[in-house]
Amino acid sequence: MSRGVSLVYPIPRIMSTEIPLARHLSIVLRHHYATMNDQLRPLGLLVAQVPILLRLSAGQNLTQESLARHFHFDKGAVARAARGLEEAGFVRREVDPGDRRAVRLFLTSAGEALVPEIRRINREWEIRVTEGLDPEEQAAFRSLLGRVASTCLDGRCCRD
Amino acid sequence: MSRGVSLVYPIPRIMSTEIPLARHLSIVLRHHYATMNDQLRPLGLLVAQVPILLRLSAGQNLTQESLARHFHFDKGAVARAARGLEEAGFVRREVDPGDRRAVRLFLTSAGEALVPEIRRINREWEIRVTEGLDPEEQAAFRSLLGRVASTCLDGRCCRD
DNA sequence: ACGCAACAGTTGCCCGGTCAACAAAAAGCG
DNA sequence: CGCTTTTTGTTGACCGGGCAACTGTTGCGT
Repeated sequence: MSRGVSLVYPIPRIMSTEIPLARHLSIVLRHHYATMNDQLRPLGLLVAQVPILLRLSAGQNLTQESLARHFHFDKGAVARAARGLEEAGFVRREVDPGDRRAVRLFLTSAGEALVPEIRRINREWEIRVTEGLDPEEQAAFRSLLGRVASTCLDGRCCRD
Repeated sequence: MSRGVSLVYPIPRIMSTEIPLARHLSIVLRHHYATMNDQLRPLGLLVAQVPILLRLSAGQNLTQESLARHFHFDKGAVARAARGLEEAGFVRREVDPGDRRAVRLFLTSAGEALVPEIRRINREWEIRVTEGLDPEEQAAFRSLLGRVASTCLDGRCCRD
């Protein structure tokens, strides 16, 4: 595979028309869960909690609802992740005084202290699984995947 | 975006460095489950059973173990999918006479009758989610994803 | 002020998939 | 042949994430 993106793509060893696209997606995603959780568990975390934790490190005092919207997560998923983070002592949850329906999240000092390590672990996984691609291919993969994901989100209204 | 694969990729609306790669994978994969199951349920099927069913349509009398190996599925997942297919009347399970540990799977006539429709539904989903990509981009995406998945499978031995 | 619709969060349940433990059968070895 | 190791399938538990139902709160229209 020469430098840059070629119009001719080699067929990877496990790639065939009989292995569905979704299966490949699942293989990668499951690898993510397993690999990440192996490293996160000793820290008292699970992978579902990582996006919330990292998002809060970039700016606190966010409602669960805004996090759900940001990551395109189901509200229930965010609630559970936030609860887990609270129970582990990494996040403080406070009812919004101006809107008693809303819960606002803040990192504790224990949570803050964890952020560099979680960032490293997170980044490390992405580097590892894309290490077989050159930089342009990596960018291409990210972009194409993002566009497919975008179509899925747009397609939600067409599912009925 | 001109025809063919360009070295410059547009940034999709939801694409940003703060949305992790894994989240995009999950968005697509969850869309797959939801969309497929919406259509499969009225037929008495679930998406987890589709690979098994379609593989059997290409050649029957396969052991569960060979199916697990082929799709890189966990044995338990295949056993459960096969069981579901049997209970729905689409598959017959028989203990291998030459190796009493092994279970061999055969499509019933009801199962055979279902295959064209399942193929259509399956193919339709892939077409839909990649419709925002031109043919070269689709090929690129498939190839890149396959290579990433391949790395994950190869990387399994490095997880310890 | 009141009633209704919309919203934020909680919780139950479901699904897809994995790891692990286990039992039974087969293979391998001395 | 007997014993040990490996193999195939089963099943429990766990995890990530979605949908749906529900509760309490807020916003909106009359």
